[in-house]
Amino acid sequence: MLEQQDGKYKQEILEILKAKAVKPTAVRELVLKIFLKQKHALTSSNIESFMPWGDRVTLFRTLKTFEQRGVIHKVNDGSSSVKYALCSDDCEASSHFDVHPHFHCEKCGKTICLDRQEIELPLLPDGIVVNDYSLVLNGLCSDCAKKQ
Amino acid sequence: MLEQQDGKYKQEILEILKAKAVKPTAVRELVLKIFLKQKHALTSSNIESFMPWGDRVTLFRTLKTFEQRGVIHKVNDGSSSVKYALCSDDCEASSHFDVHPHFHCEKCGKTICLDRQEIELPLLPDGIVVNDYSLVLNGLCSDCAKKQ
DNA sequence: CCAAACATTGCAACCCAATTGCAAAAATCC
DNA sequence: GGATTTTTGCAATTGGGTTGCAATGTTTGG
Repeated sequence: MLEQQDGKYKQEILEILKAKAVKPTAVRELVLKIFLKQKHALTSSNIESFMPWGDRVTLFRTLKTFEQRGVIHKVNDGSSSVKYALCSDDCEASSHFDVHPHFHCEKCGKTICLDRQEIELPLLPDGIVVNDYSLVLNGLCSDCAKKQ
Repeated sequence: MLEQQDGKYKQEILEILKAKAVKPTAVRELVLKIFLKQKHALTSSNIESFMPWGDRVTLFRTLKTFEQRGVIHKVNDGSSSVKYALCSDDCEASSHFDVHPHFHCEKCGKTICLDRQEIELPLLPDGIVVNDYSLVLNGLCSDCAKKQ
């Protein structure tokens, strides 16, 4: 029955994996389902705690595969533990830069992806070439701000 | 003789420690000297490799003390290992936010602090409160760009 | 100047996230 | 069906960071 109520993800999962040329296996579908359900960025142990079965090592290898193929990307929100978030469709496997800003809630620790948009880059010393950037905003998410 | 040629740092080191109310000890002077010499952000193992003597644990405690007193600040450049950089003078112990942007060289891994400046923040969903931000630019430093 | 109190240091041991080697199990390919 | 490749799970290892504790160094008060 769990299989049934989660069925709505099944098709989306298979589409994503197919689009990113990742063979669908049980573990991969499980991990991807967790990402689709939880909407925000997750640490590896976050993901592990959502997994009813499966090995930690397999999870790490799955994350690595997903990252290489552009299914997910690393998010560094300053919280000393790397998180992962689903890539948007325009995220290509070959050269996918993590070019959208992230928001990190200081209270609940949640990290969410913000829409990609142009930002004005700071002035730089001569000779430096910038390829991409990572911008993390820190503060309170709407839920935590309400409770203040 | 090593003591002699490094003597020029000695006074600066003592001034910084005094200004930040950190008692000068041999290890602290050593670690601070390393920061002054290497100008860019360093990981704990970077620092360790520059230390001719001294214990790993003591180094960690020194970094913690330095961070609490506003001598150094954490830098998260996306390279999955936390780095530390010297604070500028206006960095106060009590509430020092890491509000200047950093540049991270993708080739040599070096991370440098950029001047603080106002940036335009991206549009945000309703209800979110932003306290500070962290901006890391990725690319090639002037040395690595030259060699391309 | 000495002793009690406190701060700093070094060592051993430990914790945890992440990785590696390797063999079992699955899927794929003639 | 049998060989090959891919994926998975387990055991063991690495490496960064931390903790407990005893030894040293420093400060302070008499």
